[in-house]
This record gives sequence, C-alpha cells and structure tokens, in this order.
Amino acid sequence: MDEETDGILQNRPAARDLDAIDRRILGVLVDDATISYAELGDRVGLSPPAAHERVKRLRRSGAIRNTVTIIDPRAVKKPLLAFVHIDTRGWGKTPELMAVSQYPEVEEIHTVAGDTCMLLKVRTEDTRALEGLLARLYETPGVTSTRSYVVLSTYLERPVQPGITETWPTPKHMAEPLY
Amino acid sequence: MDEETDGILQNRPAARDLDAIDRRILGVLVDDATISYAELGDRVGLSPPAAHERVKRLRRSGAIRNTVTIIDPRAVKKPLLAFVHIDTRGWGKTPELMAVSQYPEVEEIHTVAGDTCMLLKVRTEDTRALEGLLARLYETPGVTSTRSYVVLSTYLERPVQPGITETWPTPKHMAEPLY
DNA sequence: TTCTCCGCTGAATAGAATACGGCCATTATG
DNA sequence: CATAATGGCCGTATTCTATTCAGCGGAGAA
Repeated sequence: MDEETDGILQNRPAARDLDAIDRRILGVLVDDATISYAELGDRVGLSPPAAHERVKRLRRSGAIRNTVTIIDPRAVKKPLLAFVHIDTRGWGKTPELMAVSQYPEVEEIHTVAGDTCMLLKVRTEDTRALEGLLARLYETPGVTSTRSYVVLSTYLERPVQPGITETWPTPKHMAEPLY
Repeated sequence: MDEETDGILQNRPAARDLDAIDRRILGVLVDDATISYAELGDRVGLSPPAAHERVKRLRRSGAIRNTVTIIDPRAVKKPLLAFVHIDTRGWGKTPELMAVSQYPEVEEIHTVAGDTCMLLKVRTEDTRALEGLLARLYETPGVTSTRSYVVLSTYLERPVQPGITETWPTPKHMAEPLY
C-alpha cells in the first residue's frame, strides 16, 4: 500500500481514466461549481457522500485544477481584449519576457508553432493601455516585432470542457490517414 | 424604491464602481473560490456575513459572472491547444459558422481586427482531431482560409484578474498622446 | 468458491451559509 | 444646525450543508 509511507497518498499508479460519471460531474461543475453535493449527486445519480468522494478523487488526481470565480472584464475596467503575437531573436521565453506575467492584464502566455514565436492574451482598459503594454514589450530585450489582434466581439468563451467529439467527420474527398 | 415593483431588485442605478475591498475579494476568489466566507472575511478584514453580503452584491451586479471548476485538459484527453484564424467572404459570424460552438473542443470564438476575420481557441486530443476540426471549418460556407497556431508550451493561463496596472510606462522617446 | 478491495448508501456530527436585530457613520433634508 | 434616513457593518441564532463513519454488496483475484 502506498498509503503507509507517511499517511499521504503518494506514488499513485497514474490516475485511472475518467469514467462516464466523472465526466458528467465535470460537465456540471464547469458550468456551476456553487451547487451542493446533494444537488450534484442528484444530477449524476449518486448519494451526496459518493459525489463528494468522486470530486475529492478528481481533485487529488489533478483532473480538477481548482475552483475559481469568473468575473466580468468590464466590471474591472478591462473591456479591451487582444491577442498579441511576438517575434524574438532566438527562442524566446527569457526571464525578461516572462516578467510581463506580473501584469494582471496578461492572462495567457504561450509559445506557438507558426509564423511567430509567442502568443499573449491580454485585457486592457483601452487602446492607450494596450499601447503601454506593447511599449513595454518592445522594451524587452530580444523582442523584434509584435502583431496584435484586437477582439471586436466575443461570441463564445468558456473553460475547458470535459466532453470530446467522438468521431470527427472525414470529408468524403479526403484520403484516410495512414494511422 | 425599486424593490416595490415585484420584490426583485430592478432598475438599479448602474452598479457603483468597485472599491478596494471588492477588488481584494475578487482577487482572492479568482484564485480559489472554495474558501469559506469566514476565511474570505479574514483575508479582507470583514466579518463573515459582511463578506457574504459583498459577494452577493458582486453577483447581483454582474461583476461575478459565475463560479466554475478548472479542469486539466490532459485529464480529459485534450492536450493539444491551438488558435485558429479564419478568413471569410463578407463579415463572418453566420449561423453555420457559429455551429462549431457545439463542439466541446472549441473554447473561444471572437471576431478580430487584424488580417483575419475570426479567431478560435480550440483544444483537441491530437493533430488528427485538429485536422478533423479544420476540415469541418473548411466545409463551412463562407470560410475561405484558415491559419493555425499550435501551442507548444503554455507558461501562463489564468482567469480575468481584478487588478489593473495603474501607470503604464511611457518610453522616454515617445511623445505624449493628445488625450 | 472464498477472500479482498473498492465504491456506494444512510445516518450522525461538525461546520458553514444565511437570516436577523442592532450599532455606527455618512448623507440627505427640513 | 439639528435630525432623520440610509447603507454597511458586527454578533448571534438558526438552518442547511459538508464531512465522517459504519456497514453493505459487487467485481475481481487467489
């Protein structure tokens, strides 16, 4: 038993795959995590303690990262959303560049494969603040150019969904892939 | 009193701006919304009922949209993140295009100002599934081209933050804007 | 078959959310 | 200026929920 090391579960044998009930639980919680375990149990067909135990297991396994409140960007004076592509000399991700993650306006930082190195998702109060952020980016050593996509309207924005599309349609004219 | 219409608060005079305590509450809750109101009150210097009243007010005003669980994309078999730019004939956002929001792999849909019309954030199991999604996009009437940025590494990903950077640095060599 | 393990149920308890009465500071009003 | 009204807070009481626990039963291994 792994438990006997020091009372904490460790060296778990690589969390099992989620079953149908786990997925339904996640499907409920990604929409609304304020419901009671009784309500959650009702929706997925379990008793309250069983639903609770499932959620605890999902937390331990890391499937559930955390539970957070989603706030309206307009309420906190950040109505302007933009995606900023950055080109750098060499392969970016320098400490200087990561310093921009200190700004609460920066929500995502990725390195990407494509015609740019990095991709940022940022929210600012207005174009003036976006310009300030871009100016800070251009001051960062290694940054050679940026390209911004200012969002005009958002039609969908939601957290990671548990569901997957089982069979993606293969266009008739397409050859089947080798594997 | 607006309350007297039918017992529900309506015609509120456009929610007041958030004060410092509201912002601190949001700052706590966007990190972890599972804490008790007693704990929340402790962190922001209020009694439990007062903290609760604040949160209820933030909910009513719409500043708090909802409370959700964040799940690990890898746990639900969607380790591949990509941003897909779409070009369309005319100005997109047709019902056919919005149909892709039915796929749980699609997390965001925006229209953007830039060299493309629309921007999608999608998560798939692998490149095969991404190809299936792209094939579906190309089948959509009006779509003329797409350009994808496959994410290699994610260094920061967090929900909307309540904080704002008070004074953006203005580079010395830059002229001050007119307003 | 029989044992073991895992997950479930239902009841009991600990703990949190919520309602309520009263206090104080600020603001509107005569 | 005095005074009433309002809004936000606190402390307490009550209700509801989370959490624990003992016991049951099915699936899988020996």
